[in-house]
Amino acid sequence: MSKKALTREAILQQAVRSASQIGISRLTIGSLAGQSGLSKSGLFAHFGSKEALQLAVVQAAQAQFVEEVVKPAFTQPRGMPRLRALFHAWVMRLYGGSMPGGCPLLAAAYEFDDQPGAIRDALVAGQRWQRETLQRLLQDAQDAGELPAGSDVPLLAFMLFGLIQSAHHDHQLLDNHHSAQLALQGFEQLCGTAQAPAIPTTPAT
Amino acid sequence: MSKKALTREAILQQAVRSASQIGISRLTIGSLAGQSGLSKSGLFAHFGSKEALQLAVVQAAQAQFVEEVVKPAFTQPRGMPRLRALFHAWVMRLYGGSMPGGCPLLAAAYEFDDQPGAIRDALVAGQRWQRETLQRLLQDAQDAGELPAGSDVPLLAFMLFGLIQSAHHDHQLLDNHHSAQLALQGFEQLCGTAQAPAIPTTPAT
DNA sequence: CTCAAAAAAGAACGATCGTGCTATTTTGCA
DNA sequence: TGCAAAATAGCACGATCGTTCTTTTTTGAG
Repeated sequence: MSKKALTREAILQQAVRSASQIGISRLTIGSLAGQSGLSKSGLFAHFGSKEALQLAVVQAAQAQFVEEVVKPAFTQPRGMPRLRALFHAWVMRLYGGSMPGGCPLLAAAYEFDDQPGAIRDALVAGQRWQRETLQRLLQDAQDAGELPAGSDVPLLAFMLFGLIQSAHHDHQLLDNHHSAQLALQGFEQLCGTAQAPAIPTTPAT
Repeated sequence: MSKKALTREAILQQAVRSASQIGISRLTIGSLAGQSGLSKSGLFAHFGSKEALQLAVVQAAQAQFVEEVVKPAFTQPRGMPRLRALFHAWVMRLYGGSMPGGCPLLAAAYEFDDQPGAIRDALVAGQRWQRETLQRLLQDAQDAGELPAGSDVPLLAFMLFGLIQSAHHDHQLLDNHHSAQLALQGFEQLCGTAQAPAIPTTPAT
């Protein structure tokens, strides 16, 4: 890889970490240059504008999501194993050290939902692809007869994504250490073996 | 009410609308002054600092949530009617014209989750209170035997809040016009009359 | 109506940011 | 090793923002 590409990768890796903490729209070229050991104009030359830099950060974060969540899931057998692997990796990514300030893509969805432009377009495309991937794995599980009878796949994908967001919210804002467990419990209630809705874990009186 | 308080209320009402679109951290005193028909320094004198202004915006948005969502629900009978009224108003608020850019409190949760200070503290307190309110209404419904047997109230509150966030995300970013319907469907599946998990709406083959 | 107090306006400051231009250093091939 | 090209640094400009200080306008009680 050329020197330029290597430097660009290093910049973006640091930028994604910073975006996780302060948000993509609050990235500044100056502080990013300092963290990367470059001068302002040296870093600027890699992207040409701040918006291009922000767009590159979005794409880098999306690529990282695919590497850390989607690809590992596809090493599992089709059906519930693959679906469960995707959901587990998706939830657990919120607790690893790689994103100290939370998922920059979820945050960016709130930052840019009212700001038309290339960044919003990239976010929309990425979120649509995420949802379609989730629905595809759900459909595979349903075709294999591994989901509760009569499950509504789009609704289920909608609810599972809600669990992700709730886990993120409770972890990042409320410091709730049980949020991952709640999300995984919710997944099992919606998709798992508990066909009947929530059998009490303690014997009835 | 004194002139000062009246002007302050008008400023905050406009500020909440702006925060809905651009976020609380991107509010600027200058543009807010223009929208309120005041000068920069005239507006500034009402708050004393930008952080105090942002804190006042958070409190105004929280008060608005109580007025529009919580209080109307408490006019309904305890149990499922009250719970359903709360959830419906909560979802539908995302689609009314009062918050053109989405819920500023949900967005603020992402903006300030890594920024310690009075604003984050106020957001945390407000979200904890929201969750406790939701859990209290769920508990009432469970005590009345109106929830599916063995329902886990904290988990249910966690999942219902996820439905709110998913609806917000799909509406604001993906322009999904069915997102409210999905959230309400999800509510009925989790809390509603469908005790068995999702009876198919179309007759089985 | 008067006039002191409250409210708002106006102007200016230092700081920060994105960006453009030029000089300097570093790279990698001949 | 020499040298053109690529990569980076240095510097400055204009714009924007929060904040302070002073002046002007507006309010409302006596």
